[in-house]
Order: sequence, then structure tokens, then C-alpha cells
Amino acid sequence: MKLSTRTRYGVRAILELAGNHGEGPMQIKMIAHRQDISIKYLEQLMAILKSAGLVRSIRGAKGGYILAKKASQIKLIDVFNALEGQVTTVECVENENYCARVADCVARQLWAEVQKAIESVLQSMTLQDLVDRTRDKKALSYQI
Amino acid sequence: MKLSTRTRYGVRAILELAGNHGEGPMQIKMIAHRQDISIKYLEQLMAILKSAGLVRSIRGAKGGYILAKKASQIKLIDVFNALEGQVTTVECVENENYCARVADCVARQLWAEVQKAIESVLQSMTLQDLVDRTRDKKALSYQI
DNA sequence: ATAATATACTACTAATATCGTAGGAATACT
DNA sequence: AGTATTCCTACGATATTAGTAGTATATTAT
Repeated sequence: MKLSTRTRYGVRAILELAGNHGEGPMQIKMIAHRQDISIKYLEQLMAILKSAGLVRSIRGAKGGYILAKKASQIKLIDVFNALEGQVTTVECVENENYCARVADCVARQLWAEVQKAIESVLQSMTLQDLVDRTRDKKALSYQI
Repeated sequence: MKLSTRTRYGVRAILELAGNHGEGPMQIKMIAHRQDISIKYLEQLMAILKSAGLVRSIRGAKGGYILAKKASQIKLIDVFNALEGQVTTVECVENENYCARVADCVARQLWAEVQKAIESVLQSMTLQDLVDRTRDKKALSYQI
């Protein structure tokens, strides 16, 4: 249950866009450089985020990517679902035949609770929340 | 971030042991049959649980497996860690050089919170808790 | 002793997913 | 026209998963 680089890179990339608001589109090359990610690989991740409706692309010279909505309207769960898929998939939640086995039932409850806990964190947080934390930290470090 | 069958099977197997307390060792064959898991595969999972100190084995005829401790003393986090490893592994938590990148920092905070949420559920629950839920449900169904 | 039962150990394999790399096509700005 | 950029598709190397297989070892029962 470790995160794939796809998800880690993707989140970092969209956070770059979120922190870049109002300054025009941001190029893959730029993001890749700042985040130390392969350009070609990041291309594919941006395509995923785009088809999920989270970012918009502008083609051609001076093009790049921008958020499709305000950073405060994009929840981390949306980003996560696009990149990594559902939080936990336990078939027995769907298929009721599994319930014949008693141990399955309580295991299912367990995984359902874990899933709920993860989703709760990701649901409650937006890109803006994370950007704000960055700002706070930066301001703090300037005071010192 | 979906669970491997290793973890799902392993949890179901150790729950069988937890629900079998005081009735002598339980054989892999029996668990595999009740839980519909390949015998040979389950062998390997039990070896993992054994080397984690969660179960004890009794070799030879009439042998099998029993819990190494009381079900109330085995937390789900222990089982999970043995089978699946750490809840989330994000290198930047260990390697402080990653912190130079601002976006990384907040992403790290995000994953740390997710990890904490998962661990909190798994820490708070023991095998006994889940067995008790089974009992409750069984009792209820008998009343109907 | 011998047979039967059960775990222990090690190696192998097929399928799948991950993490990229590569090349070129399409689009838009200057 | 030329350059910068996204878009699309295919390929490949590596790792992991989910088993299968065979044999060795330990314990009990007869």
C-alpha cells in the first residue's frame, strides 16, 4: 500500500499549477524541472489530470497548463482518484455472496473503515489549503 | 492503492485463528478451505505471520497454527505491517533534502496525514474486536 | 518401525503494473 | 517559416503479485 510515483508526481505537479495562479499557463518542462520529474513521463500524468477535468491545456508556443477550476474547488480526493483510482477496492463490498463467510464480513468492515478514514482526509482538503500552508511557511521563514 | 490479496487473505486467515481460540491448532488446509485460498499460497502467508511473531506453528500430525498472543493483544496494524509493510512510504519524510522544494513539503504533509488516519484505524482495532463483531452478528441472526 | 499428517523451505513461472523512453503529429504563437 | 508546446501511441525494462511445485522435516498414531 505504498503510493505510486504516478500519484506522488501528479499531486506535486498540480500543486505547482495551484501555486502559480494568475500567472498564465505553466509548461510541462517547467514543472518537470522544478519537481525533478521526467518530461515525457509528466506529459502522461498531465493527460490523466486533463481527462479527469482537473486541468486545462493550452497548446502551442506560450502554451502550458492551468487549473480547470479554482484551487479551492479541487479536492485532493479528486486528484487521487484520477491518478491512483479508488482508495481501496475490496470486491466483497460489491459482491454480496462473499458475506457467507463470517470472517470476510468483519474484514470487509475493517477495510471499509480504513477506506473511510483515508477518504475523509482527502475529501476535507483542497489544493488551496495546501498552497496556503506553503504561503504561511514562507512568510514565517521571512520573519526569522 | 488497492490491497493485495496477500493482505486480504492474511487478515482473513488470522481472523480464523482468532475465532478458533481454545479449540487447539487449526490447519492450513482447514483455513484455506473455509476461506477459499490456495493451500500452497496460504502456507507462505502463514510463514510471514509467523516470522512477525503473530502466530505460532505446531508441526506434525494434529499440528497447525494458533495465535502467538491473545486476540485482544494483536492489533490490526501489526498484521497489516507484517503482510503489506508500512502504510505509506514517502521517501521525503526521511530524506530532508527533498524539503527544498516547497510543493514537496505540503505534499509530504498531505501523505503524512493520510498515513496517520490509516494507522489510527488499524491501531485502534484488535483481532478480538473484530471477532466480537462476528459474535454479535451471529447472536442477532439467531434471534430473528 | 512405519505410515500418515502437517509444517518448512526453496525455487520457478505466468500475468500484470509501474515507470519510464521514444518518435512523431498537431497546434499556436512570433 | 520557424519555434515552442501539447497530443498520441507504442515500446520496453523492471518489479511485484499470485500463485504452483517439489522435497525436507517434525510429530503423532498405529
